[in-house]
Amino acid sequence: MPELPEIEHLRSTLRPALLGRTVTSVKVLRHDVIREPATEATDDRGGTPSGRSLLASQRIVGLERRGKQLAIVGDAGTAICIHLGMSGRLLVRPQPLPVDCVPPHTHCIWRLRDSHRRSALLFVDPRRFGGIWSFPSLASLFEQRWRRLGPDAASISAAQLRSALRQVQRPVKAVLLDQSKLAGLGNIYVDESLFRAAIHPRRSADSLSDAELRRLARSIRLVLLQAIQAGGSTIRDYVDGNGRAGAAQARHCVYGRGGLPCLACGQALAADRILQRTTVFCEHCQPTGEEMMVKKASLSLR
DNA sequence: CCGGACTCCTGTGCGC
DNA sequence: TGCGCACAGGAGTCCG
Repeated sequence: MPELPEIEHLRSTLRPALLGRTVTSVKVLRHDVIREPATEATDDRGGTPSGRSLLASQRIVGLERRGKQLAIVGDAGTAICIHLGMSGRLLVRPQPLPVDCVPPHTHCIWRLRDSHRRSALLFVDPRRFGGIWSFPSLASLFEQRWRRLGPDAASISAAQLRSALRQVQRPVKAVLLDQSKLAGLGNIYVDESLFRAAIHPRRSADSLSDAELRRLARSIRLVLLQAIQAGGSTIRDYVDGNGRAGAAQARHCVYGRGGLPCLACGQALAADRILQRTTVFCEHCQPTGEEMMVKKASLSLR
């Protein structure tokens, strides 16, 4: 479940492995992971999706991130956007590739070289919630895709948060998960941020005071920064570009700890479902404030 | 307009 | 030991 910290850490581990390398060929093993906008061109042999729109024969000159999405930029301008979804990985492997270095569910392989080394970049995604989008330029990626994303969570300000939550009568957790409002948070870091800010996940988004907005913005930035520094959270799938797991999961205060004692007050943590997502919080440390809550629809009996 | 439910998909871990 | 099922959930889509 890579969220912003995992992607940011991945970016930093991929940078030395990719920047300056030239893509000698691209092999798409599973075509449907290449998403819109469709790759219109085909290669010389016809039929298979074009290598060029997937960076073939380009030198890699940039690695960008917005929210949970990564972009690899080539020197001909092409920008491919990669979203890892739930279970996606990007791995750098030696080339030629020993058979046991190609994991199951490898969908795309970029072969790379520089003056003295060959390597390969693999996109692996068992659940296929992820995907790859190609754009002729970084500018068109911004205009067509990243424009739909809210401000990046790693640098969110209280003012940006205020405008994202303004006039929204939904649980604050639901809004924080909405990538068009705020880009980068997933289930783990939303729960961690709300716990740190001592805000109940079901509070109506528009009910947060200025003090709470400042606290929440600061908590989000801090939780993400600490997770980036710890190399991201490895719950099940995530590994960085070198195949290494992260360590941030050891710092989680609430995620995955439903029923266990709150690290602050000792009371058993509550587990609930918001937007079909398991939500863990402390009823004591994250008080409700009754009239500010979004009620569960199922509670409207009588 | 809004929010909830459903969909895609596979690996894991549990209960029986 | 093995089977079946619940669960994990990012994000798009559909429906009330």
